[in-house]
Amino acid sequence: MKDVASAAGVALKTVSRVVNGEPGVHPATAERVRAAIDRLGYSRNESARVLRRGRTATIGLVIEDVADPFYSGLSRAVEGVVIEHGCLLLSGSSGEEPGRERELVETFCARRVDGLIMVPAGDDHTYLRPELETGTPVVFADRPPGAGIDVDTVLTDNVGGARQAVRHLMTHGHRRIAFLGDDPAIFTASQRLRGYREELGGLFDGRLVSMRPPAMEAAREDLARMFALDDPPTALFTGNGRHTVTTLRALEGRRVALVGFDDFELADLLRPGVTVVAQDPSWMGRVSAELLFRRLRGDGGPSEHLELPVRLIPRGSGELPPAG
Amino acid sequence: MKDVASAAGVALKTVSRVVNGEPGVHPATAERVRAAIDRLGYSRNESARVLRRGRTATIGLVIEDVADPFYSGLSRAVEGVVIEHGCLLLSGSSGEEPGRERELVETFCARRVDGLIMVPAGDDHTYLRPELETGTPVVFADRPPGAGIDVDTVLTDNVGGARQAVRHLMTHGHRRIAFLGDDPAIFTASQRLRGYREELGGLFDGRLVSMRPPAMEAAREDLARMFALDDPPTALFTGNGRHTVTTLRALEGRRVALVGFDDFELADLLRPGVTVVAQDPSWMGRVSAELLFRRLRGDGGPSEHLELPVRLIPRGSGELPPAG
DNA sequence: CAACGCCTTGACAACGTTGTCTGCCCCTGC
DNA sequence: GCAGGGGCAGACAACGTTGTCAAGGCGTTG
Repeated sequence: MKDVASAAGVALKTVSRVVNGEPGVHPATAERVRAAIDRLGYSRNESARVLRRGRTATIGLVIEDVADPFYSGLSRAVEGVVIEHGCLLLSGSSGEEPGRERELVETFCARRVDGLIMVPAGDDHTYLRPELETGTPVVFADRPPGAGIDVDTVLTDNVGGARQAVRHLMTHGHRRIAFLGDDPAIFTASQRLRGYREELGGLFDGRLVSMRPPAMEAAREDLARMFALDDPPTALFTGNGRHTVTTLRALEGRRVALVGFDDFELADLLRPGVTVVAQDPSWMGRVSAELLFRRLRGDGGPSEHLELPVRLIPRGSGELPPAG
Repeated sequence: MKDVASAAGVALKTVSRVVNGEPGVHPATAERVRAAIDRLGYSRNESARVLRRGRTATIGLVIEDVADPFYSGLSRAVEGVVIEHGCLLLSGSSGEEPGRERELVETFCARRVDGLIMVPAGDDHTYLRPELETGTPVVFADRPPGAGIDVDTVLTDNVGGARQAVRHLMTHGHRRIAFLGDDPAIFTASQRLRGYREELGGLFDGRLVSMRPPAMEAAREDLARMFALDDPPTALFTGNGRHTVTTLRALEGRRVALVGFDDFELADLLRPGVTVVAQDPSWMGRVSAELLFRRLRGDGGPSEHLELPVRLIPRGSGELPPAG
């Protein structure tokens, strides 16, 4: 900018004014400055600007894994809203590790992001306190913050969705419905288990429940164990997209009724089509981001706790009758 | 930092030294400073640091769409390498619009990213000149830069992959092989068309080629037109993951031999399984990012132009014989 | 006992912006 | 002719760091 100023024969401040489109610069002068800018290929140093003004126009996003379609859909939606507001997105994947989550958040805060959207991996977020006190808004998406932290939260109706899935299977005559979900330490997994259990009531049988990270071998073992029971399951409810896929693979073509939590591409192309309880990741992303920007615009109301509804999409697998 | 300094009763610079782990601070003093830091909840202002040191420890990534599994896989890999090097990732989706691509790149440059990895949407990258001259390394991934710009590039062997796909179908007795690909303005699409054409040689028939953005209606129309020919195709070669999926949907269960470019989750679960020519997006991401960091470490050699091999994965659909 | 050198600490400038304040010029109106 | 005001331009400080250099204290050595 200094170079531009001397090239155009004006003061630093005048260049600054032109660059920022501030009024009070003679058109001819402005033109001369612009010419100098083009000639020198000058581009404003955002870091200095940030330092001076205090706002970074950057939003931080912490998710579990960009490569997971649920989170990449969410990312895309957040990115859209962020760009609309003239900001940029810093993003990082926690890989489901609380330590990594915290590192990312702290790095983002050191870079003074204006706001933070996070899908937490851990359950202690007291480390956010100092940041919250300085007024940085934070929105939790998909999973709530740990005890003692009260901020805007956007969740899915996990309990209701699970109940709906189980009810759907029961309507189709099933009484022995297994649940294959993720580690119950993960909020969504435990909520879905709760819905499953609530809806089953007296039909609940712990032997039909498997809760661990999605992996082929685990799914195969657990299914084998369940099918070896005297009273094996006639239907399966899978707790998230990854589990649905590993379970389908482990089934190796065996026809069992199945409803999965989370929609996924190609669910309609499988035979039978896979019935799912669909969340809308982009909706969640959009809602979270808009909530964040509302806070950035100064909305100081009490923290919001939204729960987005799910939609059951019947495609065939969930309507199979119990096998004789 | 000023507050910490006065709280600990030392000079600003001493705090700076402690924060940066520089030698030459008495352990006791360092301890006092650290205590003050904890007490005040201080965290270093990265913007000021960046301004002073000139390095932002930030890498910019421009892709086409985070929500596309190919790019989200690539993103994840890039992120991994970037984090390993203690940097952060700024990312944005161009949505296949050259204008958006340019905006993103310019915004990233204004923020003084240390390096840039991009999947270009447009074909004029002369606007990168000033940035390249200041020494910012740029790596193009998946598609090469436009004329006049010579930088590190990591591509897939598109021509070879297409030839391999077509050869595979020919080996299984097909002579009428259709190609459904993307707009030939997109580099990968035109390369794959080229490979398809080269391998077919005299068997090439323009009526069996459809090149437009993936969309259900388009696919349906084009397939209907091709199948209405006196000499309809007995096999299809689809030009990327999205086209493979829309084509499969448009086929509505009709059994036609098919090989797709790009692997996708669940390709093995469909019946028949979908034979694909698989690229490895994370490999591409990792290679691109490592190339970038090699440059950042000062490697000033001539620009590299890598072409990653593909792998044909037979799963059934590509081995179907021509329908009687 | 003086000279030297190491260890620790601090003062100060600089990074590239922007906000504030001041000053100049010219025009208008009395 | 002069006071007042609006339009334009510039000087200067400040944002929060870090690099450079200098200074003070203390132990070691000749």
